[in-house]
Amino acid sequence: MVKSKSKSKSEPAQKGKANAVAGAQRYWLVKSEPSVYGWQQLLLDRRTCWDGVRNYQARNMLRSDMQCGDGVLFYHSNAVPMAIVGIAKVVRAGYPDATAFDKASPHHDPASDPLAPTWFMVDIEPLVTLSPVLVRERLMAVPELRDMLLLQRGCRLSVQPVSKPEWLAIVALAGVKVTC
DNA sequence: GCCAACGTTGGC
DNA sequence: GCCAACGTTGGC
Repeated sequence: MVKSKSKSKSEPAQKGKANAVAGAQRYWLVKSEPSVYGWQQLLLDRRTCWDGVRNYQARNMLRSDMQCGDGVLFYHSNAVPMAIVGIAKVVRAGYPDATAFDKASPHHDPASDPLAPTWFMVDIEPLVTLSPVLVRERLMAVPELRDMLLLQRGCRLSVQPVSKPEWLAIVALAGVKVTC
């Protein structure tokens, strides 16, 4: 993955996806390979645009569903350890991913029309660094997280919804107070 | 490094 | 529109 970030290109999967009724979805998880863009980098940057996602399902969430103030779990994939390492929040809702129009970008997509952009991103800011981090193995042992998307075999979505019970369980495990 | 699970591509 | 081949993700 890239700064998140998935690289694949494809065709529209769904449209008119049920947009969040107010307050319906407040929590998300993003995956990133720390060698590409890790939590430490986010701390240094203080804020980043979550660009480079090239998967339609993830795009739909970035474009329409993620709202300012929503909570975001930050997960390190393809890493040692694989873990949720921090909590961030959305500080800017979906807007076009300019890297798609940039020929020099590894995420350039000539098929994306600036007048009708295909790819979107949000901005996030770090809120809390988890210490210790919540390693995957531990998460898998938590009954409340049995159905969490992240922990399902073969789940490759780099942006995922997180249910409120899952969010609460994770925040409790982490022993942090977050207001999202 | 392996490979299962996906998503995408392209021939038909 | 089917589906086999291919490429990628990402846990193990």
